[in-house]
Amino acid sequence: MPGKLKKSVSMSVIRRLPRYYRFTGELIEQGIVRISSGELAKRMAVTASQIRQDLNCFGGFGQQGYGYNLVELREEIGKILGVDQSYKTVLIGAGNLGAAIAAGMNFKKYGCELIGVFDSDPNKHGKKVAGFKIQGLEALGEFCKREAPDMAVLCTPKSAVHELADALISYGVKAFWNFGHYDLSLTHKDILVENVHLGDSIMTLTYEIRNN
Amino acid sequence: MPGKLKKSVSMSVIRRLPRYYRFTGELIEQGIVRISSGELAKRMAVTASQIRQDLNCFGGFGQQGYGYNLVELREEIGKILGVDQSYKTVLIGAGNLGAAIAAGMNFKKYGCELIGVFDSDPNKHGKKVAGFKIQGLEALGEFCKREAPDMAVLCTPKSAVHELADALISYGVKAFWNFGHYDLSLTHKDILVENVHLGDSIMTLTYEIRNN
DNA sequence: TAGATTGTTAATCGATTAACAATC
DNA sequence: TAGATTGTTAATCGATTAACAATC
Repeated sequence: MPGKLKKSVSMSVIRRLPRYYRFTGELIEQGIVRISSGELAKRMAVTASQIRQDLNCFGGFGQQGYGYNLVELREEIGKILGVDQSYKTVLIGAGNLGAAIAAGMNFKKYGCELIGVFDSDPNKHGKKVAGFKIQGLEALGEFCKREAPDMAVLCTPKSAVHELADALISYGVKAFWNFGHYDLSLTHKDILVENVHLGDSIMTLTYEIRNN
Repeated sequence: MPGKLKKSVSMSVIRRLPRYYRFTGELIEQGIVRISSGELAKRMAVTASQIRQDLNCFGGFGQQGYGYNLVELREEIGKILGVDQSYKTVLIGAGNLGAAIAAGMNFKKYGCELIGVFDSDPNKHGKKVAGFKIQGLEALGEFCKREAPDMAVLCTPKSAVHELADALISYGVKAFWNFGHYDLSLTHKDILVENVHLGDSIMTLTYEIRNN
C-alpha cells in the first residue's frame, strides 16, 4: 500500500473556506496574532468542532494548547483555495453585469488574471472595459489558442451559454464562472462550473420575506 | 389540538425551489403540459424522491398516476417564492456592480420593485441609473419614511455595510440582499439577509481548478 | 509541570434516497 | 379495471456536534 488515499473533501467544507479566509484576514488587520478554534467559532457564529474538522481536512494547522497562528492559517487556506495562483481568465458578455464584473472584480485578489473581454455585439467592439478592448467572438478561437486561458466568466444571456461553452471547451477552457441562467453542468461534462444565479438568490430572499 | 403545526421547511429545500421554478418555465416554453417526478428528475439530474419530498413540503401539487401539471406547478412554486408580490426595494451603492444590478436585474420578475437608488458620492447625485436619479444618503431617511421599502440591495464597500444596515433597520427595512463582503447577520439580528459573496464564489472555482 | 487546546474518534442530527401503499 | 405515479414512511447516508485522549 503506497501511502493512504486522501479522501476527497466535501463541497460543504470547501464552501466554508472562503469565509475562513475572510475572517482570518480581518482578525490579522485588527492586529490579532493567534486564535483558538473556540474564539474563532464565537466570532463566526459556528461551532469550534466544525472549524477544527474543516481545517483538519487539509492538515494540522494548529498547535495543541496554543491555537492557530492567524497569518500562517490564512496563508494555508489561501494556498488551498488557489489565491496564490494566476489563472488566466476571459470574460464573455460585456453588458451591464459583465462590464461591472470586468471593471469591479479584483481578480488578482482571488488567484485569477483577466486577460480579455469579448462580446457578440459589433457596436461594442473596440470600446474599452477595465482597460481591455472588447473583442468580437470571432476573435475568441485564435485568442484562446495563443493565450490558453484557464477560466471563462460567462455574462451572456442564457441562450448563448450553451454554444459558447461548446466553443470554449474545444479551445481547452476547463472552468466556468457562469452568470447565465443556464445549467451548464447538465449538458457539459468534465468541466468545472460555479454558478452565480442572481435570480435564484433574490428569490430565496422574497421567500423569506413572505414566510416570516 | 387546533390543527397541526406546520414544521418549517429547511433551507436546503428552499434553495432548490428557484431551480424548479426555472426548469418548469423552460418546459412550459417547450410546450410540455405535464411531467412526472421521474422525468423531471432526469432532466434536472436529481432524484425523483427529492422532487416529491421537496414539493410535498408545501402540499400535494401532483396527481397519482398522472404527474404534475407544469403550469399549475410553476404557479404554485412562484407563489411560495413570492414572485407574485411586489416588494419595494431600494438599492444603495451605485458603483460598477450596483449600477449593473439596478439596470440589468429584472426585479419585477422576482417579486420586487426597485423604487430608488442611493450613493454616498456627491459626484453621482442627480445622475440617472435605470431611470432613477441617484440620491444622497441624507435623503434616505425621509424617502424610507414616505415609501416604506421592504428590501434593500447593498452594493457598497464592506466598510459601509454595518452603518447602513443600522440606519435602514431603524427605517423599518427587514430584508437585505447583500453584495458587501461583510457578514451582516452576525451583528444584526431579526432581519433577513441573503448574501452574494462573489469573491467566495470565484474562490470555490479556483479551488476546484487547483485540486483537479 | 499544569492548563489549554488541538486532532480525531464516536454520537447525533438532518438530509437524501428507497420503498411501497394509496389513488388517480 | 390496470398501469402509472404520487404522497409518505422507513432506511441510508453524510454532515455536524460532542467528547476526549494526545500533546504543546
